[in-house]
Amino acid sequence: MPRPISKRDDLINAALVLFMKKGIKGTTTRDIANRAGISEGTIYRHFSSKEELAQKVFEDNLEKFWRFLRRELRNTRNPEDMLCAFIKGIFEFARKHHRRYSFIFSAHQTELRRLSRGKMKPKRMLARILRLGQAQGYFRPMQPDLAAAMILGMVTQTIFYMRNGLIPVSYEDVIREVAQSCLRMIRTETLAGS
Amino acid sequence: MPRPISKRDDLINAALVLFMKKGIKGTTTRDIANRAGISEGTIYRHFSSKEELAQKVFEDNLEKFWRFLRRELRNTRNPEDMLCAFIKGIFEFARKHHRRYSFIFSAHQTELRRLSRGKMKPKRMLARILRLGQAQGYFRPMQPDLAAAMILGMVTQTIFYMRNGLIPVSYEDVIREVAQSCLRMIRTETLAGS
Amino acid sequence: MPRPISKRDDLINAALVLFMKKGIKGTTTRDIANRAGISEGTIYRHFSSKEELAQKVFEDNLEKFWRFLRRELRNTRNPEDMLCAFIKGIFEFARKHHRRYSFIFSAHQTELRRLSRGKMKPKRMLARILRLGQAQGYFRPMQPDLAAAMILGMVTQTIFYMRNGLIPVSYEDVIREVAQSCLRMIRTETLAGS
Amino acid sequence: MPRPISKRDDLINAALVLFMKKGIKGTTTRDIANRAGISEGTIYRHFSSKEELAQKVFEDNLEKFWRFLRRELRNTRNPEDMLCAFIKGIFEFARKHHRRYSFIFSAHQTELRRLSRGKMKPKRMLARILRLGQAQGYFRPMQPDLAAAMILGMVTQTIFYMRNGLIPVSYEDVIREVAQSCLRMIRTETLAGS
DNA sequence: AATGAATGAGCCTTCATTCAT
DNA sequence: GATGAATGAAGGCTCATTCAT
Repeated sequence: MPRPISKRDDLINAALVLFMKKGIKGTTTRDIANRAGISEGTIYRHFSSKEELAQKVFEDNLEKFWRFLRRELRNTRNPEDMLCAFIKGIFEFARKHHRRYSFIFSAHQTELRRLSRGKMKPKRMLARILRLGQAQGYFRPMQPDLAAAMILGMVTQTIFYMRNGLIPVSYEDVIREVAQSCLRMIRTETLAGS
Repeated sequence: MPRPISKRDDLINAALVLFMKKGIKGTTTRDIANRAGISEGTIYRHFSSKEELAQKVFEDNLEKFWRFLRRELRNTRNPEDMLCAFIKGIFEFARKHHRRYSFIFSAHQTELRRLSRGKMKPKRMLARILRLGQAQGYFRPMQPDLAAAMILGMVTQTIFYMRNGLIPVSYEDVIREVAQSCLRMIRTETLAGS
Repeated sequence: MPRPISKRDDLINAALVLFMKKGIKGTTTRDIANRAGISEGTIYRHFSSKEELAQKVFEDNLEKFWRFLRRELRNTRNPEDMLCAFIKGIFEFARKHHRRYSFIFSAHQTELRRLSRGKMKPKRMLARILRLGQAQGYFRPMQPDLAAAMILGMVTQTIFYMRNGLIPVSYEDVIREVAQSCLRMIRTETLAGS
Repeated sequence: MPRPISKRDDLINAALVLFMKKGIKGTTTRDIANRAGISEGTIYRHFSSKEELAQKVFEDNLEKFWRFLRRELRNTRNPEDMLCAFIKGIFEFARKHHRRYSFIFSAHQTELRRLSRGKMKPKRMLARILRLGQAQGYFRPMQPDLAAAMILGMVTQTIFYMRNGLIPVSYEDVIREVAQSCLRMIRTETLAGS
């Protein structure tokens, strides 16, 4: 078995690029096969349908995103650091693996909606960080899921506009500003003056 | 204007519902014609193609969204009030016209990307409010487009999760919390203690 | 409505010819469309699938066969005459509409088996004739369904071999011989010497 | 010979079962390989194509049928006994090896028509019996091929309906009745009263 | 203007066959 | 000899678009 999982990965990679470029419905199996350098029929040796392929692409990317985030958070203990690392992690992932990032945050909102239920581990991770910070007095009391949604939205929307050239600020400054804004939003009152 | 004059509006409404339910590619012209109560061929008397119809649906909704927001902001002068009205306006529009809202904020990100360039007036409106607030000393200095992106993301992501039942907070509390978090994020330092 | 059912009939006729020539599975929708002088898509305006088309072809032929047989039996009262008319009717139908006949008696045995359950009215008609003849003393006592099966088999197998040139006897003689053999087989004993 | 030496027989047996269940066209080489416990490619080491396999299946079954019939007729001399043994032989073969029987008498009529020309030895055997019986005065004069066709039809059709539960008569009675009916049909007149 | 039957390009999927291992 | 991944030619079916009525 020289390259046991290679063809499958070629397929997933080719599909990712095309799904992002033209949507899932807009991508044909022929497109995918051509880009992966295989024949159409071979797709069905690895996946039972185009739909399953799309689902696997999504899961594959989510998994990679998830592992990336966990690595970013490895050496943080302080809830504030954790939050900053989380935010920075998303920005970094989006920069290094933009297609993966983009697929996770756009495809699943329309064509794969039914497949992504309950799979957004990152959002749950964020809520956990917030709860921890609240318990330790770093963050003010607010519903953690609500706060998580807001923070996630801040980050992803900023990335979206940044990618489209609509935010005339350097990459590093954007990350710093987003992280600070975030803390400003959720820090406990008494810390505001510090 | 209870019922539109022409079939054109029937078409746009029928298309909106279906585009949201099944995506643009996933919706057939037959579906649209059936729901609009006309025949397939008639679609092409009003629009040159399905693609143009989709574009017109998007513009139509964006226009309605835009008018709705302007109405919400009519009697505000204070930048903080304007910002709160803006935020509340989006929430209200999303509640009252969820399909329109949803189409604007999700469909265009994938299937209509090329059609929505530079048409997001609301985001420009938000940036203007921020600039105004900064000039009058209400808001701390930050790049207005960046702040606008963050605020827009906070709001839209919150609405998305709320619709999916992932935020266990009452509608009114969510709006209040989002607005306050927003102010907390962008207010000048000296106001923090107030 | 100049020719309201014409296309549908063209389709059924084209399909019949091809199904007989190459089997149902062996016939492509493209073949059918070409022969019917229409485009492939048009098939699906009249039938929801190739399978449904095949079923309708079968039912259509069975219905025509059934009507043909009833007409042949119209002016018979005597059970023996009825039986002879029945046998002659099958031969005649096979000669005049051989493709229809052939489809009824061969296709349904393999590819359409599940569709023809309980639809073989002719066999039930034959059993009824036999029962009547037994009640009136013309035919000897035997299980009518068994006798019907035997007679049907005699006739259809003979037609099959005749079509293939394996029976060197004139058409009229074959019919006469089959009918007489049949009577000989089922007549009551006392009639044997006549 | 409990287990065949080679995979070839495994293949033929697997193919037979599947061809009967789903037709030749309806059976895939993968199905066959799976059921035979070999890999797809191996089929082509034994047969040059699926079509050849099907043909060999047919010939194999016909050969077994033929040998079975000859064995049944071994100890008969009297033409009437031979005929009865012949009829009984078909019923027995159909009962003991129904799939083989069924394949011979149904598959070849549609999907294998071109392959079965002139191979129906049993029918020729039957004609020979009839000629012999006529020469010895047992059977009345009739064209032997025609008589053979009728008898074969009687038997096969009866078996077909019996298998489908449409003939409410015991197996033994059916055989007896068919044999007697047959004799009644072809015996010379003078024997009718006996 | 409106209709809806017809079109035909193209889609996803299947499967007999091949061939490197 | 056997394997099973890969092939690629169809196959059944869909659907945006056209056009005679």
